[in-house]
Amino acid sequence: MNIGAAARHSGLPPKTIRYYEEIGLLKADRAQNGYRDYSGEDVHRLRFVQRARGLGFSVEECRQLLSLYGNSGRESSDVKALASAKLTEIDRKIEELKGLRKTLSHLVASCHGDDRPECPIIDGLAGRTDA
Amino acid sequence: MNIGAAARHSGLPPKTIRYYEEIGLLKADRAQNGYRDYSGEDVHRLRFVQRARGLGFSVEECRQLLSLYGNSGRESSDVKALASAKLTEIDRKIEELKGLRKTLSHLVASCHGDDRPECPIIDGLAGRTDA
DNA sequence: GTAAGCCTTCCAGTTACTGGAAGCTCAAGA
DNA sequence: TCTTGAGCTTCCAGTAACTGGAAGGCTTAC
Repeated sequence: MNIGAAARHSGLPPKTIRYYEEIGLLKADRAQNGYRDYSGEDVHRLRFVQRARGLGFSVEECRQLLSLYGNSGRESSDVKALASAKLTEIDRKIEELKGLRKTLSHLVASCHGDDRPECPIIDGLAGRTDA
Repeated sequence: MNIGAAARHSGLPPKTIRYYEEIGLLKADRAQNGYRDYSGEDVHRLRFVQRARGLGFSVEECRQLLSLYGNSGRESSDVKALASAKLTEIDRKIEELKGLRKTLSHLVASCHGDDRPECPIIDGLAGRTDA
């Protein structure tokens, strides 16, 4: 299977697949004409990475997950630890965004948003507490 | 005021302040010895950017906000529009993370996490629906 | 005078791609 | 058979927003 087909089956752009190969994440065989040649198992791994990336795992984490994926002697606790850490990280990000949201929505709500130059948002960003 | 002092007053590292100058966001006067020289107003602008970045505005958005900040003839609706768009974006990110969280926590919860190789997390990433 | 601590510039690296150019290969149609 | 277009190759450069480090100048205190 050429890279275009592998891209369609995995949901990753060809550029990204080549990039993953360049950084040593996933290598493909080569056909006689020099084209990359993907097996069904290769495509499985590509989809695997595509899903893991979509769930917020970094490329380096995908590298770890891939080695666990292909390792039938793995312990599920290894994978669970990785995933749990990621979950904690996601929770932290959500809380952080909620904090931003709160501050920003206060500022937006207190701004009348008309043609007058007075603007509580600007004042808030400038650190003026009388906003 | 030298860059180190400006850094302490604004909460931005010197490296970042130099970077902002390099990209034309904030320029400083120079003392006779070639050192950057920051006025109180410069420091206000640095803090302004520091706060806006902390609220999730991109550097380019900070550039816009800065020009509105210094523009006494601005309309508060301009600023409100920028901030509202950012708020929407933050909401979208929160929802996206919640979705990730849900999927990942399902996977984590269904994984026994012991020394056996069976792992619903790996299976889930691999697209096996019997996980 | 010399050492520490600041400042300067410049170059390179980070993350995870993405875009584009130059050129080769392959399949189909006139 | 020739050509055209799609798809493939590599390589170089750029993105966002810094960050680290090297090499060297300035300042201040002892």
